[in-house]
Amino acid sequence: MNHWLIKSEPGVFSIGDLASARNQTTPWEGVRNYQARNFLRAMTRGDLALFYHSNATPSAVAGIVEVVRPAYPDPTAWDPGSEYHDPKASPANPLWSMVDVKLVEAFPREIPLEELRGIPALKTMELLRRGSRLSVQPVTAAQFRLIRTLASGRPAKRS
DNA sequence: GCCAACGTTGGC
DNA sequence: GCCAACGTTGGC
Repeated sequence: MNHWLIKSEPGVFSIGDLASARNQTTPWEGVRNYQARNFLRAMTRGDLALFYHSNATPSAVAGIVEVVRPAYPDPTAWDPGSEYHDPKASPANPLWSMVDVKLVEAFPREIPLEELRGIPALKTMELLRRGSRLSVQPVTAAQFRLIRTLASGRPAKRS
C-alpha cells in the first residue's frame, strides 16, 4: 500500500465538505498538473492519503482519506462549463484523471504546516520543500504514521 | 494583497 | 531547443 498527500483549499472543498458528502466519498477532480496526475494514476484501491488544507488559516493536515476507486478519466476536463475545463481534452482523449476518495478520519486536532516544519523526521517531505506546489504527492509510510500519531494526541512511538 | 517559485506557452 | 512572458500556487 502506498501513502500520499492531497491538497485542497478549504474554501473550495474542505474535509468537512467530505464528511457531509454522500457516502463521505468524492471524486478528486480538477488536477491539472502532469506530475500530480501521474501520481493519481499510480494510486491503487486502499491507498491512504493525508488530506491537506492549503491556502488556509493555518494551512494544515486535516485528516485521512482512502482511495476507493483508482484513476479514471476526469470528465470536468472536457466540460466547457467547468472551471477545470481544458480545451485539449475530450472524451476520446481524456488527458486528465481522477480517483475517488472516502473519508477515513477528520483529525480532532489539525497539524499546522508550521508544526510539521519543526519535526526533524519530516525534513524531507515534499510538502516542506521550498517552493513545492505539487497538489498530489507521495509520502513515506513512516511520515504518514508519524503525522497520524501526532494527530491522535498520543505520544509518538520511538523509532 | 504581496510575491517567490514554479509550470506552461509560444515566438524565434 | 531556448527562453521571455505569462498564469498559477500557496505561504505569509
